[in-house]
Amino acid sequence: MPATPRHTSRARVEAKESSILDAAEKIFAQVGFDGAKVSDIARAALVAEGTVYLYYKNKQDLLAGVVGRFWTQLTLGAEAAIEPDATTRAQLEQLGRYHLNSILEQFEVVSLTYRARPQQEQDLDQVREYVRVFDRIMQRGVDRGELPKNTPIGQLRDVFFGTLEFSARTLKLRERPYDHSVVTNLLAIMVGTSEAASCVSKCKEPSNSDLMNAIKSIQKQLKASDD
Amino acid sequence: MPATPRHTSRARVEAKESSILDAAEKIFAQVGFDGAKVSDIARAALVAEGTVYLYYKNKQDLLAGVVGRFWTQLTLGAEAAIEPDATTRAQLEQLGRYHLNSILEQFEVVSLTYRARPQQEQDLDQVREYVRVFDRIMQRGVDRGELPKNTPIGQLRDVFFGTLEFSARTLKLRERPYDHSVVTNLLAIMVGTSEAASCVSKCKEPSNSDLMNAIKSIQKQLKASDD
DNA sequence: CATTTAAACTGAGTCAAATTCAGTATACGG
DNA sequence: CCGTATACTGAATTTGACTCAGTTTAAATG
Repeated sequence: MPATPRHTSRARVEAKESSILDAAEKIFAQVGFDGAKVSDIARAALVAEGTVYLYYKNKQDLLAGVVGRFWTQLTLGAEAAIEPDATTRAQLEQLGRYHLNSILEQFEVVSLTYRARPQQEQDLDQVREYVRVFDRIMQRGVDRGELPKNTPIGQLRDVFFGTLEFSARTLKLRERPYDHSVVTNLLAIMVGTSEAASCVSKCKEPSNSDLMNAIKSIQKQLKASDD
Repeated sequence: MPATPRHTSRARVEAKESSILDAAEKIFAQVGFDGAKVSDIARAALVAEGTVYLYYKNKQDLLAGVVGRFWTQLTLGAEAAIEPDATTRAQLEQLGRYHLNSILEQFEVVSLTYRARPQQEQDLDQVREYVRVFDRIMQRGVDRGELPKNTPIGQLRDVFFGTLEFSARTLKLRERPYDHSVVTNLLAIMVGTSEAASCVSKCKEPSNSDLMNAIKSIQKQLKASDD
């Protein structure tokens, strides 16, 4: 979006762009999208109002920039938060903890995401990229044999992120801090407790993982659907 | 919000108010909140622009009116969709079907909900009222002995509505219609499949319901939390 | 260095749309 | 019918996003 600089240090231009994003994020988070005046954002970024429009087509586009950066950084953080060699269940717990923590801490920015969406389409790109972290964990679980071959990853993704997001809202509403039991319970129902799963395995055929049985029982209910 | 009419037929005033709401809902759904002009809404409602402001303080307040009415009607519909004498599981399935169907059909209005929220606080009242339908089903399940005494209703509520809302977004994104397997799977993981539950009951102590065991195993994971 | 010139920046001006309000129409009580 | 409170109107005001003609900056050139 910034006109490609040829005669100027790219670094300086990028610094300015990110200072505009910083200012925008701060003010959007403070007073919301409608409450924020572009002139205030410009002032906070130590830049003239017109300059903002050199970097972003309009206010919506600026919002998309803020939101996009947030999800991109969330993706990086998530990848860092996950131990590559842990079990699938452990990785899901790590992602769950990281996700719930992050969206609680940056609740306002997450809320802004809903203001960015309806616009065009590709606003969601960074969000899609983020949820792929979940997909990769699950896919690797399948590949490793920790999950059944036909695990409904797409549906479980909606359970995972949907539950965490609504739980975050509930916690915010009640002004409660991060509560790890939310993640624990979510995993328990998504993937079974180790006790429940091992009980199932005593009743039916054996399997090489706690997760396997829990997921298989869900799949009996499955009809069509899903990637 | 409409100045209480004393000398005028309340019915006529209410008719006008709801015709403004109808017009607003239609236009908001069509072009979004930002795209909608109050003047267009007024024209569609066969009313002068200033009249809109006699009924609603501002455009945001008008949006809150549209969104509030939607959730109120959703609550009525949900109560009608649930057979009072069905089992808890059947009632949850009825509510899930109704909810997913409704938010798919009126996706645009549901999205508007997120535009109304950040404002003040009491915008959420009708939404809170709606989720109580779920709470009542669960509570009755507990009272009837179909669910354990300490069922974490609040957390399961977030699982239920969070999953359904995210599933609806996924379906919309892929331009797919209502898919009942979403509801079935959700219930399977929230409350266990009947096979899985009965298997568990064979392994451990007997109980008077399919749900009982599934929920109990979740609760082993529970720490503090919840209403 | 002085000069050229393209990029980067500025902020006063434009304009669309939300909100207000002085004035008009309507309907009810007496 | 009149008086008056209520409902309504739409032109005028205000607000704030966005534009653009002009200014500043700094890389490139001789």
